[in-house]
Amino acid sequence: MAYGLTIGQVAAFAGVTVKTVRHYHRLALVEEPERDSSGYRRYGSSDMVRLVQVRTLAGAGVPLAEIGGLLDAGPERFACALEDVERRLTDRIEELIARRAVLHRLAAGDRLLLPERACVALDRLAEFGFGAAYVAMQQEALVLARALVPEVFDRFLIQIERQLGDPEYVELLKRCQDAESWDLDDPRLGELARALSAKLLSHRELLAMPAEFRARPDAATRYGLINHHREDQAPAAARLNELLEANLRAAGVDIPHQ
Amino acid sequence: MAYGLTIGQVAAFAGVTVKTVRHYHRLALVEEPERDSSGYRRYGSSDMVRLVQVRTLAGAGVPLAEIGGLLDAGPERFACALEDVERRLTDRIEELIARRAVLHRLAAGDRLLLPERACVALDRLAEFGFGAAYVAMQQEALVLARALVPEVFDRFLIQIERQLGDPEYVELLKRCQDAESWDLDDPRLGELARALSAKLLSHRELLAMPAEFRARPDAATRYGLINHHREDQAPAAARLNELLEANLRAAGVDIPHQ
DNA sequence: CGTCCACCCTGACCTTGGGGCAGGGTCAAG
DNA sequence: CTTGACCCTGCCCCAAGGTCAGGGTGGACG
Repeated sequence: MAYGLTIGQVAAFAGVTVKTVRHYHRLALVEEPERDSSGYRRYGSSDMVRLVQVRTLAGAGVPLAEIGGLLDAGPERFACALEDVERRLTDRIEELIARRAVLHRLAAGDRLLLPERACVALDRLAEFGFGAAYVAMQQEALVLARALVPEVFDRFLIQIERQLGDPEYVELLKRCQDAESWDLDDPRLGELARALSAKLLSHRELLAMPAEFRARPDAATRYGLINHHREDQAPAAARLNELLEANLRAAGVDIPHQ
Repeated sequence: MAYGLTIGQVAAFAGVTVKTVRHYHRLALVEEPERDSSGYRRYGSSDMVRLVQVRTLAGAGVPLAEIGGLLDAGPERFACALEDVERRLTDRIEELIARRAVLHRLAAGDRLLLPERACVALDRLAEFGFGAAYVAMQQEALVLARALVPEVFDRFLIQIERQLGDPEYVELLKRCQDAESWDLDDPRLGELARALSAKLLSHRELLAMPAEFRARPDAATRYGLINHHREDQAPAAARLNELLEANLRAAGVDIPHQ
């Protein structure tokens, strides 16, 4: 029986695990004590003191990499460094609080990551009799729009609300939904495209595209992503959109290519 | 030039790094898209939607391991899980705030991890003319005491304050400090031990050891650690302590062994 | 005397959310 | 033809330890 505490004892006294003590040894935060005849580490009170100091700082959130320098430095640098650590901790707390706020908004009103107003618009779509798949697609388009051009998202919503407030436009939208199942060479596609472009051209407020959108780098790519979302799953809708864009371009409207 | 966005583009649009997108692929949070003829990943709008959803949740602090299940579950489980995440986040924030408070106390009054009152006592020691090494040793002993028997630390301090308030006892302490440099067989050691024990026995309030201390598991070990701290560096002090303990035990005081 | 259990040893791999680097292929422009 | 900006895979790295494997020790019990 040798003198000194075993690693399990110092660990228990300091309130850490054995593994943690060994970890501190590897990081040279606490010096390795002498070993007894069977190779066990035997700790004295000085080691305990050091271990308690390290654990106190670590428990307060000081990164282990800094603790060594901190404890071996003078009191003035010690205080200074502590202040620094405290500042960083405050930043982190504020960041977490911001995160929690985001989460809270998500949990409260947002349906799969959209703000309240967008959800209302989507609900109105459903009330108008649009199918779940169609509504889901529009929802995804909104998610895309919000991510790709956040600064015009609000105006985007206003436009959608205007469109939903126009019964004639809603009727046309319903035909668009039906069109998804039509053949690619169905003559109704051309008719519908014509009707849509006529409506849009005579009610330009339904069509306006903000300058900010155009000012963005990759505006065309962003536009394409939002506007041609899911077209791969509905070739007729793609065709319809293509015809519509051609009509609008022919009338002088500037629509990004691709 | 193939259709679809490259990984760099989706990453930029979603506000993450390329590396992060690939990381999400490896965790199966976002499906791997088709590759083009040169093996590049080509992303469509659906991938963008998914990526944005993942990033939004990840940015809010939801662990990546949970995001997959969350997005693929129904809205009710989604909301429920979000609440759970929010709760955990709140816990974490409170923990960090507590840490910051500890840090703040450390930075404010504590000299190398001791509360204000202990620092005052140590300062008084220095004012009484004790050497820096001696004061440092007492300080470490206090750190040890606080770690090993926190619930009696306050009474420990009271006792020290009492001792410092007794000029006769302070004089004896000073001789103890001097004694560190004496020879092991110096007859003054025995005299000093006798004087100390006489003083303590006639002023029991300087000596009392709380019942809580004794009630602790490993009380003897804890006592030894605190009381024999640094004795390895001052053999004469060890000898002095040994003599003192013998005197006290002979007078019926119960002192833990080892 | 043997056996059991708790403790100790080292070393290697796992976690989170990616970052960085090596080594090599591809694309578009000058 | 070269250059620079992308892309590919695969490997190792961070903090702060946790966990597991495989083996040695110490003290208590029968």
